[in-house]
Amino acid sequence: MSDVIYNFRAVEKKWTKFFAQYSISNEELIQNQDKKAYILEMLPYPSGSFHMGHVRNYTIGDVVARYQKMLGFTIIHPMGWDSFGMPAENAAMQSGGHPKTWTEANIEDMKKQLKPLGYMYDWQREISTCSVEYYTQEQKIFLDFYKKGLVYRKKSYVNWDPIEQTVLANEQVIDGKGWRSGALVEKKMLEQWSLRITDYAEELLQGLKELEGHWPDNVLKMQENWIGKSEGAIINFEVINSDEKIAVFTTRPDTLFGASFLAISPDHEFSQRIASKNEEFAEFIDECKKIATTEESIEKAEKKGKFTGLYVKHPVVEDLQLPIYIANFVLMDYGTGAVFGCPAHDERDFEFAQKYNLPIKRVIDSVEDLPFTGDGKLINSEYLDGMSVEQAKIYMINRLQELNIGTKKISYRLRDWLISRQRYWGCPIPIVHCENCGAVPAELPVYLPDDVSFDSKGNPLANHPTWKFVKCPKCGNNALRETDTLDTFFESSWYFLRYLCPNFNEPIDKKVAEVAMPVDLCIGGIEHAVLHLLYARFFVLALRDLGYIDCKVPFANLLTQGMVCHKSYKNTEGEWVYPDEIEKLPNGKLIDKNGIEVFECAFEKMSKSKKNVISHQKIIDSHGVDAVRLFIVSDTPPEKDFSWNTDALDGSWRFLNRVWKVFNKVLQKVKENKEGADTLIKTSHVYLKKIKESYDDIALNKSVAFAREFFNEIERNLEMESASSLKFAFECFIKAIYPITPHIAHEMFEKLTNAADPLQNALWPEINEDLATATKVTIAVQVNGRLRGTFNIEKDTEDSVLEQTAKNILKDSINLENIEKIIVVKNRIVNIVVK
RNA sequence: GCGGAUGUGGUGGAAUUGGUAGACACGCAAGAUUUAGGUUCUUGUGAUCAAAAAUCGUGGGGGUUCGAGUCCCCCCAUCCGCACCA
Repeated sequence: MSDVIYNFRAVEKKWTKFFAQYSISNEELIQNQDKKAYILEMLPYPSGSFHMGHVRNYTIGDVVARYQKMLGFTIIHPMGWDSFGMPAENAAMQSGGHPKTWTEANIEDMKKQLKPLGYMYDWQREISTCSVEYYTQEQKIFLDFYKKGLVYRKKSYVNWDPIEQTVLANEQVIDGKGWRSGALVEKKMLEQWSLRITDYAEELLQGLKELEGHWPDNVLKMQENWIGKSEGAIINFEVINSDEKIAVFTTRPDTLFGASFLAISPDHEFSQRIASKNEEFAEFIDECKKIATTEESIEKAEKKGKFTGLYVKHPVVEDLQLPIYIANFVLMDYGTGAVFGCPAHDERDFEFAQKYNLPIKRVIDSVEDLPFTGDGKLINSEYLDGMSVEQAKIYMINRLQELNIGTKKISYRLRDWLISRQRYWGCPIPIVHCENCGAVPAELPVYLPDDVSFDSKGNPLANHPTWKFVKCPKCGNNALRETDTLDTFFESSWYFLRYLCPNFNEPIDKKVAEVAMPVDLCIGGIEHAVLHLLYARFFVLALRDLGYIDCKVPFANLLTQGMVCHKSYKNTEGEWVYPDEIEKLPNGKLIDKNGIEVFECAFEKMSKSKKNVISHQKIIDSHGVDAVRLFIVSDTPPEKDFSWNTDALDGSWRFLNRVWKVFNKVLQKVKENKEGADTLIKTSHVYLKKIKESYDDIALNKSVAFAREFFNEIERNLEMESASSLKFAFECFIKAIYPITPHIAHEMFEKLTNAADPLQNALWPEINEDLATATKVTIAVQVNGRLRGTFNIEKDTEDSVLEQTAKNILKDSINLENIEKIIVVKNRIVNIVVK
């Protein structure tokens, strides 16, 4: 019986080779366009280290792709590399190599690590965003955006990452720090390239509604908040003794009668002008800026203002003048950079008014203390008196418009996407700056030069001795190339379209995109909720308006998989310790390999820095790929955080061995053509249905649980069943687990059916609905809602019979005369209510 | 501060959407075969109780209902996102 031992090494090696050959041509795709499924996992950055988070992400994707294939879909399932970016440049600076060689070596390395996992990727579609083929096509898109007016250059305060030595987009600043470097971001006045994502603010917001139920709610909410729409009005305040006006944005025009001051941003034009003439104000403004950048928690920052000595006229109250303050809490890049203060009904204005002794006038009635921000009847507001807040807003806006001093206005929190980076390892922005012609589109392609030096500070492209000196494509005069490169999120905003035509001579092949888009399921981490996922939505809309594609959504469905977590450990010397280097002493104490005592720390995301990682390579060697794949989708739903548990991994390994053992017994019985019962036929249909429903919901932990139940049933009936029934049931079981454990499934399928066609081309077994529904049901018998017993009976038995059966069961324990009421729910319960 | 999510055995998690709470696993305990492989196989395992019976039990407290993990109200805790957004 030596064949009973499952040799996962040999079996997995055999089938992995086969899986690597999977490919679907665009011709096939177009032929089968009615039944396509585009399954996409967010493409990885080739850092060189493939980790458990990748394994989980790609395993979930692979299971879905293989399952969908069984449903008869033509599957687009590509993989590629998000290969531009800072780490390559940092590595080059540290070790003296070249970002290109570093990146390419990493891709090779990661591919080597990826292949043994048996994923069904279409490697014919592989892309690498740092390749000439990719980024030169991207330059065409950039210039189309430019010609359409979607790209512009403007001087403004931008986020500067002092470690990466480049600017960042707002989305890339998390808690005031650079998203990758973690460095405190500084504000700098620089001239930078931006994309007009704000032109699409409303459509991006509206688009969220269509994604409801298809994208996780928290992602939709995060994007909604990020776009941050608010409706209000612009009101113009006349400056006394001047013909100037200051425009103010407010969402509370109803509180205008309660206004007692005007506050403007230190960066406001008006402030700047005052500062340029007055040293004292210049100092104050400088001080404000320091607070804005150095103070981590803005909550702690004190509200500060400086009276300009100037006043504005209250727009609707005769003879009322409001002082103008320069105030540190007013942001320049939201609204107009100026606000009117109504201290009675705004917490911040209240604090400010108290500090500077400004009038506080209640205009909304309420028993509550000031500041009061809720709803109520307007008071002290002339014609608004008696109205609700909502009514007063509408009335006031109309009034302002009639008087020609204000207009209705919708503001968004979303800012334009700053896309230029002062780095080498990115796509060159194809623009030439000419003294005569200004910014001119460069002749394409613009290649990234290889011969750069990382020795000196700053952007290696700008430091290159010759690269930037060119002739103007328009007038032929000497001109300078743009030396900034594109934000790498630019690449990841359209890669899913390039997979569809990796070698096409234009960026996007419309006829393929028409068939393949949108992506049916995108799987990735939640960390991209407002980065990649917002940019990709924007790109698709912009590309649609440029005529590249017809769809308006990049990803029809989104699954954000949870993190892979493990307990982290520190020794008494404060060093992190790898979990597999820890030994447990008989007294329960933990020690590391040097005998130093170790303590358990938090349960957190696996990360190299905390050493709480498990090497996927090691566990694949010891347990096999299928066991790892099975384990990683068992127990925990894909969207939840996953806690690593090596014991449970052993359980998956044991299960596969058990499967192999039972399989060999089944094989034997099939060979013997044994007679017997055929109860497993029905069992198979029951479980196929349950397992299928779980796959449909991507509740893979449930698919596994039901598949195990199914297997337990087969094992239990092994001796009594007929050969034909056993064969049928086991074939169903193989198909049911195939998406998760494809190697062992293929091996068993081949041996059981002698099929020439591999399992990969098999379809999900047809489910006989009659057989899939139970014919017997268990009825619960309750007294006053408490369980008192159960009985089995034919499905759909009449209520009266159920009632009588329940009474018979209870006749000794309750007095039937005391029955007040009997509730019968068909196929479920009988509840007898007694006094 | 605002917004969102989550809370079920020792652990990961199920629960037909208001109808037998704890499926399926992990762990643990007892036993069997013996294994020379990280075994395998029985049985048990929410708590209280020697046990049956019974009672309690889905973060806490109320409520609706014949019946609540599920619906409603009020708290608490944890996590995440945004954060001077006018």
